[in-house]
Amino acid sequence: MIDKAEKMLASRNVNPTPTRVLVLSCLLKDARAQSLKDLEVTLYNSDRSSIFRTLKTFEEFKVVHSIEDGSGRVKYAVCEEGCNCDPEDLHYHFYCTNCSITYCLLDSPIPTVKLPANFKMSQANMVIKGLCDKCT
Amino acid sequence: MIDKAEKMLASRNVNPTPTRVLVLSCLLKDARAQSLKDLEVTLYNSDRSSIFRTLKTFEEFKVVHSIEDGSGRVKYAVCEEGCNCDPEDLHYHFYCTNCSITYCLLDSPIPTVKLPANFKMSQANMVIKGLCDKCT
DNA sequence: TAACCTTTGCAATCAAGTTGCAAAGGTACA
DNA sequence: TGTACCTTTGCAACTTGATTGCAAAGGTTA
Repeated sequence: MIDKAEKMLASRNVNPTPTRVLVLSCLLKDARAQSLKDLEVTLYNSDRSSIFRTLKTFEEFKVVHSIEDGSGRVKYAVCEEGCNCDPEDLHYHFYCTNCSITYCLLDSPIPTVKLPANFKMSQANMVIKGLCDKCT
Repeated sequence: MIDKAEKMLASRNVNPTPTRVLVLSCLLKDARAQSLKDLEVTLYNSDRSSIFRTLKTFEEFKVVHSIEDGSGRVKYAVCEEGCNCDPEDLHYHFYCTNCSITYCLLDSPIPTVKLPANFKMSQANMVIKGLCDKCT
């Protein structure tokens, strides 16, 4: 996982500092999107602001994408290989209102939505809420 | 507008206090979704917490729906007549990253998204981001 | 070693959301 | 008319997540 993280950072031209490798391997370990708080708890040796800035850097270099799932905490999930966070790279997310876990629904690319004249789409934040399989 | 607000509150069984009528007519006046802050500025005679609780009441009685557009402020928009905020009543929203205005795209109902086995959808928060016609 | 840039840790700050509590307003009924 | 009661409002305080300033630590280069 550490290995994979290092390779990923290299491919995105992000300086692989220990903190960054740690944060990224933590995100890679689990399929679910994680909040700053989640990471803070797991990586209790690292400082919150360091993790925060790491995530910002990751976002900037398209290592992760952020999801506002309505929980009040922004969550982060690792981007797929080749992702540029362009509209065609976007997918739906599922937020379980019971266990608060947010999943990336990678099998469901978002459709083309008819926009009013002269509206230009550049990003999207799509969250479906309900109960996941463990909570039904 | 005041008249329309009163009728709407009556139809949703919400006690039409002056504050509530004021808040609702303010929301009805403009097509765009408004945040607590927006309303606070417009209705400078009313208290923030009163507006806040009014919005919570409105949400509970399906007078308005809330949208998390990623601006960091939850926005509120008046529900269509007959809306129950069920999945079939949901629509996409458009958030302009330049002027921060959030629009309801009422012409685009959200499609059925294929969920993993045993996942149950109950709500959704769909936000498309980009530039609106005034900002392109 | 010195100069320099990047990254980190700590502490402080900001902003949105939320709540406790007492006062105000309204209604019903003796 | 007065009293009890419930709802709504206004004020102030608090909670929490996000963000920033700044100095120290680490690493690189000349």
